[in-house]
Amino acid sequence: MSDKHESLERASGKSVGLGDHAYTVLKEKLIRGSFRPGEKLTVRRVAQEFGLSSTPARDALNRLAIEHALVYAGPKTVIVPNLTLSQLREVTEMRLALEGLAAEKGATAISSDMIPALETIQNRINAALDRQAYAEALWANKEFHFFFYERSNMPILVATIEQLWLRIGATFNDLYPAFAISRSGVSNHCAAIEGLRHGDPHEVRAAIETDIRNGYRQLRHVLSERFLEK
Amino acid sequence: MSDKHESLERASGKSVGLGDHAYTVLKEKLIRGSFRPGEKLTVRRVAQEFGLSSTPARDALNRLAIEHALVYAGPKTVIVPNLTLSQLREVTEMRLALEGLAAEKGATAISSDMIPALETIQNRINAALDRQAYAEALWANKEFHFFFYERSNMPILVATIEQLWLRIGATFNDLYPAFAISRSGVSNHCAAIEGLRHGDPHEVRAAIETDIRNGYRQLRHVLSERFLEK
DNA sequence: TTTTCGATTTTGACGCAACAAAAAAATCGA
DNA sequence: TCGATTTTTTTGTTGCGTCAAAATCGAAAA
Repeated sequence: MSDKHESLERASGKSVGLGDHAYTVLKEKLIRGSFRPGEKLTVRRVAQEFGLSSTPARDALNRLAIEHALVYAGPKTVIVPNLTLSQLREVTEMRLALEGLAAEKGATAISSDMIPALETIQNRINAALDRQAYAEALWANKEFHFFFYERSNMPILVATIEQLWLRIGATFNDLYPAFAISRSGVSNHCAAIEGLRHGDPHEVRAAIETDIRNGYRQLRHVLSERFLEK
Repeated sequence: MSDKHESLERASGKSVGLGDHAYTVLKEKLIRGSFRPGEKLTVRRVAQEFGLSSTPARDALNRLAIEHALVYAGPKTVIVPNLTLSQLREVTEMRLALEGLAAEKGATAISSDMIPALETIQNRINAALDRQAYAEALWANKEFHFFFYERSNMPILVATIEQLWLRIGATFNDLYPAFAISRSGVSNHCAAIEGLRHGDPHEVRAAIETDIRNGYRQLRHVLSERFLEK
C-alpha cells in the first residue's frame, strides 16, 4: 500500500520529502486506530519520534489537518477527531452517494475470475472475527470495499472516499471492539459477490449501500450510548 | 465570503496565521479565474507579492496543492490545474451524486419566502450574460447553486463540493468566455425554483442535475476541440 | 533545423533559533 | 478542599541561511 501511495505521489509529480514518511506512518496509524480519539499530537513530539526537524514534522501534521484526518481542538492543538452523531450521519450520507457510485462502476470492471480474490479477503474477515481480532477485521473490511472502488477507474472519487474513511477511522476503531462486529456485514458482502456473479452492478451497489447503512446503525447506537454516559 | 471563511476557521479552532491571507486571496483568484490553467506559482513569488517570508508562503501553496486547487507539474513546480477530459467526466459524476444530494436536502430547508432572494441571483446571472460579463455570470451561478447547498445543514458535504468546484474552476473560467454561456442553464434554474414552489425536493434535485449535465456537455465540447488543436 | 548535452540560475526543502501565545502547573486565598 | 490567579513550561509560527535538486537557457553537434 505504501508503495502504491508513493507511485501515486510520483505520478502527481511531487518528489518525496522527509516529512512524507511521517505523514504516511501517521496516516496508517490513524486508519488502523492506533490513536485514541481526542489524543493530542504535537510538532515536537512527531519531530523527535521520526528524527526530523520541526519543519517537515509540522508539514506532516498540517497536511493531515487539512485532510481532516486531524482536527483543531484549540488555536494551537491538533487532536485525533472524535465524531459527533451529526457528523457521523453526514459522512454516512456522503458515503452512500460516493461509495454507491464507486461500487457500481467498479463492479462493471470486475471479471468473474477475480471473485476468488474477493472471497479470500472475506475469509480473512471471518477468520479475524473468529479470533476477535477486530482491528484486523476492520482492516480487511476496508480492503474488501476498496477492491470494488479502486477498479472504478475514478481516482479522484477513490481519494475522496478515502478521506471520508480517514475522518471516521479513529472513532470507528475505538467504538467497534467494545461492541464486537456483528456478522450482518458478512451477508452483505456475500450479496455483493453474488451480484458480481450475476453480472449485475446494481445488485452490487445495493449490497454495499446496505452494508454501509447497517454499519451506521450499529455505530450510531454505540455512539449515542457513549454520549449518555458523559 | 471571506468573513464566512474566517469564522469557519475560528470555529474549527485554528488561529489565523500570516499565510492564511495569502491562501484566501489565492483561492479566490483561482475560483474567479484570474490565473490561466498551467500557470506556475512559486514560493518566492508569493512571498514577495504578499510581503511574507518563505515559510508562510510555502504553507499557503502547500495547502492549495493538498486541496487540489493547485497540482504538481514536476517535483518542484506547482501549477494551476488543467483538466483532462477524463478528469472532467469524473468530477461531473461526483458532482451529480454530491450536489444532487445537497440540492435535495437544501430544498427541504428553503421556505417559499426565500424564493425572491434566489430570483435576485438569477436576475444577476441574466444581466451579466446580457453584458457578456461571463466571469461575473459564473460567479453568480456559483451563488445560485450554493444557495441550495449551504442550506442542507451538511457542512462536510458543502466543503467537499467546494473542493470539486475549485478543481474545475480555472478550466471553467478559461473555457467558457470563448464559447459564451448558453442560456440553457437559465431554464434549469427556473425549473429548480419551480420545484421549490411545489415543495418538491426531488424536482429541485432533478433540475440541478440536469443543469450539471448540460454544463458538462458544453464544457466537454469545447475541451475536446481544444485537444484537437494541439 | 533539430536535438542533445552542459552550465547557470532558480527553486523548494530543511534546520535552527527566536518569539509570542497558549496550556499546564503551582500558588494563594476563601 | 476547591477555585481563581499567577507563574512556568510547552508549543506553533515565522524568518532566514544553506543545500541539493530541478528547471532553464544556450551552445555545440548531428
